[in-house]
Amino acid sequence: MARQKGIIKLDGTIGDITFYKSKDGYLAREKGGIPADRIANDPAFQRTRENGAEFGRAGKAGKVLRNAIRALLQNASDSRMVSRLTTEMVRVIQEDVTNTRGLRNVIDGEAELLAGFEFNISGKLGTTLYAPFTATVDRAAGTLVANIPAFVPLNMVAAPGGTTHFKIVSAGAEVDFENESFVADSQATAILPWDANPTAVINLNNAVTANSTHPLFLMLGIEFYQQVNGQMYPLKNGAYNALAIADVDGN
DNA sequence: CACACCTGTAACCGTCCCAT
DNA sequence: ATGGGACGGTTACAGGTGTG
Repeated sequence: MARQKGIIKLDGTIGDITFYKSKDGYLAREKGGIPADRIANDPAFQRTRENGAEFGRAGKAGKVLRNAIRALLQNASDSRMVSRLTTEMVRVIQEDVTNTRGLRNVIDGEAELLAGFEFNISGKLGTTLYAPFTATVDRAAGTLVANIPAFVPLNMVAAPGGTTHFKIVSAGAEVDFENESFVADSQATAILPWDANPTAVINLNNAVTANSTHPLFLMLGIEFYQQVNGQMYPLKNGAYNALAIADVDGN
């Protein structure tokens, strides 16, 4: 086994050489591995294939959910969001007690675990919008409502420097994970001044299909603006805009 | 032999780099 | 400049291999 004597410490693989750190220091060796067709066919890899199947299902589920709110995500997500969401989807799937290993899915899992998920790690709703809100999901009526009583923006919104205005946004999504389709609706307030004057009561009503049999998701977010010479500009390209899953009705 | 640590598999997307 | 390709990050698992 090769031993690295130089000052350059590496971790990972370059070409066919793998570098890693062990308790004996930094080592390097030839890349190893398992032939792909063995993982695909060898009975010994049954567990591994089951993991793969569920992991893949989690990735797809995340994609459908993201697609449902793509427009909002454009203004409020970070580069690691996809992998964080995949992690959570795996957790959801692992809560499925109906199906056997490898066949577990989101629908029979605990989609409620996704409640509280933050789409933008550098602008979390939980540490931005302190005004209390209530989320109401009416499955029969097919409505997902975010209600925020009147509040003073300066006190209840921790806005990034440069903010002059903000907007509260919401989305309701009815997601069919099985068929990878969705019905979504989004609502937003007008652009409001970030000042000491109380807002009006905010009631964002998102409509999807009445009596749906699919999981329902309510997203709530905030977008920041800077007013320059009467024009509204998204603040720092939306780097600090927040968007989170406010409520989930898994069915 | 025990231990440590690697790899490939699943789906997806942002972020690089490189070549045209 | 633009497009394509590679890679990292997300989970859990089993097998392979060098070290001590």
